[in-house]
Amino acid sequence: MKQEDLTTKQIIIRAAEQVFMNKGYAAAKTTEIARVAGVNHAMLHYYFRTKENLFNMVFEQKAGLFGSSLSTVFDRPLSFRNKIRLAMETHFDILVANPRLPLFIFSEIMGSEEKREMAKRIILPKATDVLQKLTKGIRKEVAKGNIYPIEPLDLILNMVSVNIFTFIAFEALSDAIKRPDHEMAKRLQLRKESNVQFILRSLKPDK
Amino acid sequence: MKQEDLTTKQIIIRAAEQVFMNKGYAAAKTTEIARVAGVNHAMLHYYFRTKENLFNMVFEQKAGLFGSSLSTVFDRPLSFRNKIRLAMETHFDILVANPRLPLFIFSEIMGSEEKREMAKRIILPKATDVLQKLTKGIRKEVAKGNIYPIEPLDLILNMVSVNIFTFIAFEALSDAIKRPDHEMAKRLQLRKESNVQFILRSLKPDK
DNA sequence: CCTCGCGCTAACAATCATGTTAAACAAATA
DNA sequence: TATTTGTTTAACATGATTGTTAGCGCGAGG
Repeated sequence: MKQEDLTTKQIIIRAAEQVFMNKGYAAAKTTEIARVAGVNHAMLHYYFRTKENLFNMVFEQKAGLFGSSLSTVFDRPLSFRNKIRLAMETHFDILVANPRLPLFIFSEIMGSEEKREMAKRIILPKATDVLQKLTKGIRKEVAKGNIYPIEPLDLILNMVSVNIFTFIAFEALSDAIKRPDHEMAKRLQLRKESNVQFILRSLKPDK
Repeated sequence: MKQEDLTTKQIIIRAAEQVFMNKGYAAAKTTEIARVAGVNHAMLHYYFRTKENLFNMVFEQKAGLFGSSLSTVFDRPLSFRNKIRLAMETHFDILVANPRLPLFIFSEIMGSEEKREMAKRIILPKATDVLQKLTKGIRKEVAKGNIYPIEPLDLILNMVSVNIFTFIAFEALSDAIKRPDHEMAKRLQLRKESNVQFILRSLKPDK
């Protein structure tokens, strides 16, 4: 089934994803990726020639995903508050499915100029796009006196901050003995709503 | 002067700090640390025996610093709002002086169970301490109807989130060509105040 | 002046990780 | 069946990295 259908190349990429996401580029060993994939390690070089090529394939995909998590649809026919809510919830849900994603991206761009440029190239366009839309939305609402006149960049940073940090903290604190999934899930849902409320409350106008 | 007074051991530790903080454990090479320190690389092994010993020395110190950044003094005779403000500002200022600190800690605990335990051992006590104090403070204020009844853990996570993420974003976006320091500093001061205001606004009671 | 111990160096050892290659194999095609 | 093509394997080559060790130099204390 399914698994069997995957080509060797795809199997390797999946294994690479797993290992790179868990250990980072430098600590990951090509031999381990091969072992996880269940193939001879020469196959990695046959298909990708170098560890770095293989990594870049994974990294670009993950950077894209990270970018998508930001670029929420702001064009829906919703009130501003509900747009914010939807954006926060969508972002949060993507992180639920990819809890190690932000830390992975950040760790990698920390030590390498090239990877930083790669990530910027992929992520920045989406970020600036959503920033523009948000800016328009804020202007309108401020004009109507509905929200506090916050800087768009500050708002977006705050939105992603609280969501992302939720998962960094959970990762960091997660014991070897993981809690049952449904309890974890419930806790995350609470935190999601808390984050939304937090952002929305901070937006209320002064008087 | 100063530099000359340092023992070889101290020189090595400083160099190790620099290299480990920039590249992370796995990507850092002992030979590079030796080169940066300007000593024969056998000295590293003479004083610390292994790369891991040397790293742990650095890591424990940095984890301690990270912990301190959280455990702000909540015993000052200040209003609750001003305690929050002071905590945020102190935390932020420590990060100004150590912008790569959070990402360094997070990256390292991401891939290694041992390091995660190490960090928890050092950081958790301080975190729980400040959490307790914060909990008391919140209870009182909520009773008086001064603030929204937020979960203490949520509040503290939000406080550190926005501060820490400021620096992660700045690190990530920082160009090879750095802006002049004073401009950077001004920008950071603005963001600091924005963060404080953001947290304080979110605490205002509903009606 | 001797020597003891400490800091230090150069050279070496051992391991490990990445990457290559030649040949085996298997499936499709003539 | 023979050939071709793409895939896979084992075995090897290379280089990098961590760690060791034998001995040198030099200052302190006898």
